[in-house]
Amino acid sequence: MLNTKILPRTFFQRDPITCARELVGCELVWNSCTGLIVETEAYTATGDEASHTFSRPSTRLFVAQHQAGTAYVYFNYGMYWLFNVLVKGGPEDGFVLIRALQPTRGLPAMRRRRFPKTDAATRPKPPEAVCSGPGKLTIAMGIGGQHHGIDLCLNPSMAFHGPAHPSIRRLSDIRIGISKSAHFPWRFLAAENPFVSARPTPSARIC
DNA sequence: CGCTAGATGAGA
DNA sequence: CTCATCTAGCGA
Repeated sequence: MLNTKILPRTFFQRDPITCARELVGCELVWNSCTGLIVETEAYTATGDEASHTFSRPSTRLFVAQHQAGTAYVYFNYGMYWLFNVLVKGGPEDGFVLIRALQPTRGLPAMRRRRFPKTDAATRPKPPEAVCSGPGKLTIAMGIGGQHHGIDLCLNPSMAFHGPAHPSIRRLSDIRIGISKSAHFPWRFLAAENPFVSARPTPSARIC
C-alpha cells in the first residue's frame, strides 16, 4: 500500500481487458485485510457468451444503472460469492473478476474465515492456499451479497489501490471454468507467482 | 500426483 | 437446465 493510492473511477472507465490486466499487481484493501491482486479475468458486455450480460437481463440492467467502479457480487454453484468490479464508459463495458490474492495484511483473520475449524493442534494451511481462487478469496476477505452494488471508489478501506509496481511481469491465458467463449485469452496473472489459482497453460503469453 | 463426484441455489 | 467453484476421496 506504500506509494499507492485508491484507484480513481477513471481507472474503470476503460475497456475491461485493459483494466483486468492492470489490476494484476494492484492491491485490494478490505477493512483490516489486504492482498496483492495476482489473478483476474475480463468479461465484456457484448460478444462474450461467458459474461452474465449475455444471458441475464438482470445483469444488463445492473450495468445500465450503476457507474464504473461498482462492486458486482454474485452467488455461484449454490455456495460461493464471486467478486467483480464494473468497468464502464470506455470502448466496451464489462466486468473484471478478481480470482486470486497474495495476502499482505490480516492473514490470521483470513485464515479464521477460511478454516474456522482449525485448532492449535492442526498445522495451518500455507498462505498460498488462503486466497487462491475466486470463491476462496471472498470467504477469506468476508465479501458477500451485502457488498453487491457498493461503490469501490469512495472509501479507501474498501477499494483497489495502485498502480502496480512497474516491474510486475504478467501473463495472459485462457479463462478458467467456462464452456462458452472459452478461447478468449482474458485471464491475467502475475508471472511466477505461487498464489494464483492455477498454473498457466501452454497457451499463456507474456503481456 | 491426477481425476471426479457431489454439494446447493439463483437465474432464465 | 446451466453455472465465472471447491473439497474430499479415490486410484496410480
